[in-house]
Amino acid sequence: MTVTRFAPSPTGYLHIGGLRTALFSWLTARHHHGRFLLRIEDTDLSRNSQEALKAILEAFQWVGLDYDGDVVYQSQRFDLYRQYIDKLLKEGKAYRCYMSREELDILREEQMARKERARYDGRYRDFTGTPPAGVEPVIRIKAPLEGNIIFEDGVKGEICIAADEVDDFIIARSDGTPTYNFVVAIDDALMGLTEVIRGDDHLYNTPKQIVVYKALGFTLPKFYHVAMINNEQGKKLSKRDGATDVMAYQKLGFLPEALLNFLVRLGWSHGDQEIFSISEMIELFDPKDINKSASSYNLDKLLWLNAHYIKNMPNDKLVTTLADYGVSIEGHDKLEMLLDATKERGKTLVELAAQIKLVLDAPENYDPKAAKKAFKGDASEILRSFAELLKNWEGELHFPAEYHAVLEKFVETKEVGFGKIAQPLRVSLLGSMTGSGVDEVMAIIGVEETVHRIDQAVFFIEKGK
RNA sequence: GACCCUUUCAUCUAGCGGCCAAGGAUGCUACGUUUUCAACGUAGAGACAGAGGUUCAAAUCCUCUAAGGGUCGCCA
Repeated sequence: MTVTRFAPSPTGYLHIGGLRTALFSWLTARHHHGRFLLRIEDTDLSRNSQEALKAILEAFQWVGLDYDGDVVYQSQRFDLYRQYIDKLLKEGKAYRCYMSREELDILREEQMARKERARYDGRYRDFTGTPPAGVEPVIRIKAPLEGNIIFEDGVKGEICIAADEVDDFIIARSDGTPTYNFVVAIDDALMGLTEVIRGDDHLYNTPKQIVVYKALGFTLPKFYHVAMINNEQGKKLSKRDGATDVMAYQKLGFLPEALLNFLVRLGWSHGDQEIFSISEMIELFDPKDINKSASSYNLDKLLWLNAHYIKNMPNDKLVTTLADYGVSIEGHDKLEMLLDATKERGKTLVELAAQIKLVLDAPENYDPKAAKKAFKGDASEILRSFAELLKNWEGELHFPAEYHAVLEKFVETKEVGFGKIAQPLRVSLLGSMTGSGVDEVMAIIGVEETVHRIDQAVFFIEKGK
């Protein structure tokens, strides 16, 4: 059975790059009807944060990623790790190192000065003498001294690293707590992971973890190292590039399905297909199709996807979602019309909410440019007589086409061009030159409100004369 | 600096030696549609990092160069 996991350390919010690797892992598990596990990497007791954990879980819930079983906390498994440390110590596969931090710093500086890769020199590897007093030892694992550590990466192909590049790294701190590379290998093995999908910043951890697997006799999972997501300029994604926190996307008015669709196409593809529903992703995703190279974040494409998902969202679902963005239109008698008239005008839910308010609420002021252009000449007379005409139809008009017919009749009898009434009317209704069609707006707000807005505009024009 | 990884339009990508004078998508530019904007439709501009091989044939294989990135913690 396929088992994958997401293993964040609770040090902050869920990053968009983290969400992508989580998504890749989740899709792999769901594709094979396997298990997707969540494990919290909190071995560094001083850096844990409950807040961060909550944020991660909240983000998972928002985008709809579910996990199987209980969340595993490494901080609750120290006894288990201790047993493996003792085992390695007993078998001579690990040893106590009495080198102080200061000595280690000096060693590293020397190596860097010699332009070498900094690493532990193994001085306590075969130490049998009397340990120096006053030093709490760390425990180091014995890494192979020669040969290569080779593994097949599902994304990058064969990775070969010389054994002497991997030092006898620390598996337990001097306070006895175990370290990352040690516990990751143990947990991945014990939790039955078959595929480990993670960012390629972990590529160099893999040989270290392989040392642990070998020492403990565990079987290796398949590793996939996914390249990073860069910003639009191709540089490392940072907070300055805008939203990196997954939950920020909710506030900005993005739909989770759009965000997921965007992320799945960053570093993965299936022919020319751009739009993937969740079930299509599950059906089509295969980690072997993940790209080797880094990709860049592209807001325009995310916006396009978001607009696509907004346009295609059923109206009843849209109503509920919109409630979180300050628009409560549940039960509105022209709901369908309202949404159909505005849906295509917002790339985000925030924009859509604004569009809806524009239709629903009479303009509080008029865009100066629009007013200047549309409220000139005999605009007020035209508007006034159109309002008069419209009043005759009170209670009889329901659909945009019916309002349109009245407009047509008006221009016909007045012998004026369509724009002569349409433009001033638009500005009267919306306060702006752009926006939903006037026929639709009138149909949504009805004759009474239309007349009211026209009166308001006429008052505004007269006042300005 | 050492080690490892990467390199197709501005961006996401297709491409697995002949189907490629390189396809799709976003963005951009026109045009159409529309009372306006948007949406939509049609068209257009736009790339194999460079140099050498291998081969009848290379975006695809090999080598080098260049540029980007990652890693070098008693962090994860």
